[in-house]
Amino acid sequence: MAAMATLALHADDLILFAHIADAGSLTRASDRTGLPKATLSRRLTALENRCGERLLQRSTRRMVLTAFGEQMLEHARRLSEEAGAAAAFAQHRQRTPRGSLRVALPPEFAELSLALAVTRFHARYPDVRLELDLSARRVDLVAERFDLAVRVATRLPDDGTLVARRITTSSGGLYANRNYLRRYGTPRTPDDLIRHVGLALVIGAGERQKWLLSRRGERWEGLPDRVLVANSLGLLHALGVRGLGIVALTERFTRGLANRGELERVLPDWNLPPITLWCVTAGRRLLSPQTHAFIEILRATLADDTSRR
Amino acid sequence: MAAMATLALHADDLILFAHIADAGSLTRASDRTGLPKATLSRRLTALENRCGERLLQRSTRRMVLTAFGEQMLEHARRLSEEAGAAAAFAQHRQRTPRGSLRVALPPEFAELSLALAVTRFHARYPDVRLELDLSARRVDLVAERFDLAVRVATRLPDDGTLVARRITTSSGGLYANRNYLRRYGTPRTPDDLIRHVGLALVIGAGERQKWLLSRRGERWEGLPDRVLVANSLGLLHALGVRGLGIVALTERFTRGLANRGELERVLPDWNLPPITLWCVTAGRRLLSPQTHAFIEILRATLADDTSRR
DNA sequence: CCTCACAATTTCATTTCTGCAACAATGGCG
DNA sequence: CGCCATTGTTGCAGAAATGAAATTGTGAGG
Repeated sequence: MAAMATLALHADDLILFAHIADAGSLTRASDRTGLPKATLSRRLTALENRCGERLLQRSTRRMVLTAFGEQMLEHARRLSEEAGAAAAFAQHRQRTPRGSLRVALPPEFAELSLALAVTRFHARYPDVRLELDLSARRVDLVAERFDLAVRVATRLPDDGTLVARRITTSSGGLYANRNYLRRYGTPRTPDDLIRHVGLALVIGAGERQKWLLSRRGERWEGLPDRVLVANSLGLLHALGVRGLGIVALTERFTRGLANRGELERVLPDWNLPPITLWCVTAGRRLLSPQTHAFIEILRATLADDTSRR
Repeated sequence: MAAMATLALHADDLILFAHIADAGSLTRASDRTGLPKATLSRRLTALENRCGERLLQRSTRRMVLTAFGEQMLEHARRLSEEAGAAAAFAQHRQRTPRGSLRVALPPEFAELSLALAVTRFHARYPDVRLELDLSARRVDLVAERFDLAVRVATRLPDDGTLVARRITTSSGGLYANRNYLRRYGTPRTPDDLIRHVGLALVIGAGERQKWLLSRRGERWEGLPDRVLVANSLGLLHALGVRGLGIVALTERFTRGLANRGELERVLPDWNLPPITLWCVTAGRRLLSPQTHAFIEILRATLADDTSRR
């Protein structure tokens, strides 16, 4: 019970030994593995020293397995095989997205072009099991093992270890149904907005955020007297189309979604602060291939929308 | 078919990963493995870099397996298990001789104390399959995978890479049955030997070797006129006991083997050159435990004989 | 909300390992 | 029997890994 000093053999050296034994000589093994024969020689003798016994009885011409080496070779081969399987697995995974992809989406934006991106992703990689989680709460990427979270914000959400990539930025504007405008009048200045009905997006138990309008350095901040808040842009858009009031939308939204002339830009000179779509991941590099693919499709899809549609 | 660059993951790192994942934190893994956590951290990130994807999503407080890591852990665990088995095998083997032991013995001496040594070895290590090869030819240790060869010679047989260990040295003398001496006379000087019958050991197609007698600096060289040669000391001994002539034996032989007064020393002042028993192995260190044990028993047995019997 | 304790990472000097090239050694060939 | 092609080993300079301590970062509790 004295020496429980586990005798840690280096698995790599065992695998090397398997290669050498299979090759039949250090030189051939050197050619196959790409390692210089000096290294092979030294690693092999080191392994033998750790084992306390020779594995290969070798001279410059011959290379004969010891009885011990023969038995050890069984282990070494299994080890080598398993290591190869692991490497192949890693390699294959890197090449072809597979498995599952957990994405957290903001429900208030899910109906946006995200739907198109998801559709494209699924068409392109049908083997990947998509798990889309539309939850209002700010999910914990690590704890809940999300690969990716899509966030929408004006500024970059600096969450410490989390890394955000900008997908696309879209400036916002105010829109209203033209029937609504005809009935209640079209605002000419921001101050005119006060008398109108505002359809505002509020996420969570948010405080009522003001609209921040800007025009070539000019700024205006305020909100209509009557406000209808909801936590779904899709709903607000629908309400705007139905003529309930003036709604703040991004340009992308008005184009990407069905906007068959129902909405008209209000105060076209004045813009809302641009809204950016972010992809948030835990760590910048070493993402799963699925994640990479998803981000790429997201980016392509939205860039597509911006330029051509 | 372009990049067949096998992506050689380091098996040791994978095993380390398994340890870390099982431990649940780098610090605990550090305690278990004895490696500093700095090393664990670096090796893990290196492995992840090679894989191209994270295995463990870790912060200072939590450590969560990635989906990829979970799958990789399967491989890593198998690898770790196999490596452990290999290490255990090597360790166990070093502790307890097992398996087989191939020994080449000189047939002309096999009936000597070697028989006793072999008996003791087998009693002590019954699990070891002994393969005793009594062949007159000088065997190729490496090619025929002998663990050990016992050689008997006056001088050290320097065979290049082979290593010889001296087991014991025994001076030789001339012996004869007392009835023989009574009938044919007891030699008083070496020259008296000429008229006698010599029983001489000749190995192979050897030339007739002379007896080389020495006494305090004096030397005498010659052979009886009538000589009976054989390649077995046992046979010569038996013939000597039966009174066929004067036989050259080692002191050990006359004591170790049953010598119940049948033989008497002839010319007790004159000695034959000492004969040494050698153990020849391929390489000095890293012998199998069986080999070590056999050499040790051989040495103990023969030393035993010399001192106490 | 701020602070603290613990965990992972990084820093830097040291040790170890690598890789090229020269060396030595072995066994087949003429 | 001696030469020589081929193979395993070793020397040395440079590169990489290692280990102890400082640093950074995280999450729970006051």
